Amino acid sequence: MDQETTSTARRRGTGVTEDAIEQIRDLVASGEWGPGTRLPRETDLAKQLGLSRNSLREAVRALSLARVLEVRQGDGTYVSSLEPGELLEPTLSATHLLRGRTVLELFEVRRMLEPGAAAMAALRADAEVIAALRTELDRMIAAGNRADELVQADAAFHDVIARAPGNGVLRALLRSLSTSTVRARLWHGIADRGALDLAREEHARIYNAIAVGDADLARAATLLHIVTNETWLREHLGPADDVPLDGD
Amino acid sequence: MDQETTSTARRRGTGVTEDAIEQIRDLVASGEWGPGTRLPRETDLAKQLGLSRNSLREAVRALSLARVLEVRQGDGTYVSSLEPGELLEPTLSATHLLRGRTVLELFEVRRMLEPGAAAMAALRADAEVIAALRTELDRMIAAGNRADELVQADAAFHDVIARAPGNGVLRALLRSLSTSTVRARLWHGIADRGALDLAREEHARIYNAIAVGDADLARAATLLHIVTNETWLREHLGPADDVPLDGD
DNA sequence: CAGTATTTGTTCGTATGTATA
DNA sequence: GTATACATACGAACAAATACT
Repeated sequence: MDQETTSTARRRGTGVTEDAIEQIRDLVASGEWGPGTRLPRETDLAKQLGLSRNSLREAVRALSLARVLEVRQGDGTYVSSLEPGELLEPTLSATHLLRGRTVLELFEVRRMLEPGAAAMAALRADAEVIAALRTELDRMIAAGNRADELVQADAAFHDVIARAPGNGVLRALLRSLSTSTVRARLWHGIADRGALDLAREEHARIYNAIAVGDADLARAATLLHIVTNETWLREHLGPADDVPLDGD
Repeated sequence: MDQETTSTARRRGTGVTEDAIEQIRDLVASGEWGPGTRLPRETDLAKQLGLSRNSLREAVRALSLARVLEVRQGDGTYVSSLEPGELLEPTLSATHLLRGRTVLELFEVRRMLEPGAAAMAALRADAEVIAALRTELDRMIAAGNRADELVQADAAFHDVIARAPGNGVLRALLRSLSTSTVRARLWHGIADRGALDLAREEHARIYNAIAVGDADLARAATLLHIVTNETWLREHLGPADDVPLDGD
């Protein structure tokens, strides 16, 4: 018995494992396997898809890293929740690997999104949102110059804004656009140049604008804040990171 | 307070394969393995990381799907280019699996990004960009009511705008935010209600605004265009897709 | 609280397909 | 055309974690 493939081009995507990945993804995309669906056990699924268990496991592992599947040892393999927060989590890992000028590209995109998110947060002026922002702002003040605490409070502060519009995709993307490594680098830079008070002031302005429900002001304050960081980062990108562009 | 993250309640990340994934990713993130680096052959790398060849293959396959590694049979395994267009390609596959209200979330985010991209395109008023837009606009007109051709021209048209700002992250994200399935659905809807001329007119307005270098107009025309589609999609989301929101 | 069945995790050995010199 | 180096694939066996009775 010759398992002749459907004469696909020798491009990307040949091989039984790659086929299995596609087939499983199609089953999920078509809705046949909805969120939480339990997959057949590896032995059966392998037989069903016509490949060995080892090869199938490669497919499952790949889809597991992509957060499409969720594998629980001793239990079984399930389709994930398929929520934006889940499916876009790998995007965060991806942006973590970007370097050089592409880090600035992250900031440029963030600059296009987060001011809008802050404006929406101000429009609702939700009491919980305001309280959460206040908490992180206080944490930021109490943190002194401890970088790790500052980074955490900063991340939490911006995440409150990111989730205020109630859009899971927006929240996940904003998360991906400000990686922890860059955030850490920024706060160390802020501390080194003694600009902690300015940084806290910028956050306070955003907080105040949202607290009083001023959307325009929230948008402006957020934009200014992001550009402050973007500018500093642009000037302090190590020359090693400054990869020369070769024409496309 | 913060939900997920931090706490290791569910032991995600145990196991030799998961460890290998993390180790390889760290080597790439640290820059030790830069773009294009050739990895040791599977046998050696497995020995080096202290796991079997099969388990290592699972790790490599997963990172290959994530576009961090690139495997070439008979040759070897290499670190990818690590460019945004490469690393953010899985994000497109991810958004392809979103359904129901989360599809509208994609549109909301796109609405925050693409008008800005169109404005930037207008600011430059690059001759090549204008010509490329014209080409796709003509294609869209010549396509009649053939949906596949319309979808392709439409995708190409918006991609010209997406890449005009010269930001790879922005381009990749805009690509991810408008999936081919939704695009196909939209054009079929447009054809069904006999709104092909309106759709072409909206594209023509965007084209004209960019061609004359009017950034404000380009921004407005793009926003209107996206909202047209967003509104239609909101009204035509199958009731089955209309998942009830439970408060979080 | 056992003990047992079920399911994924991991390894080894071996054979085959593919690109390159 | 041949040799070599490498990834691809399979099957079987045992370990570890979980579920169930």
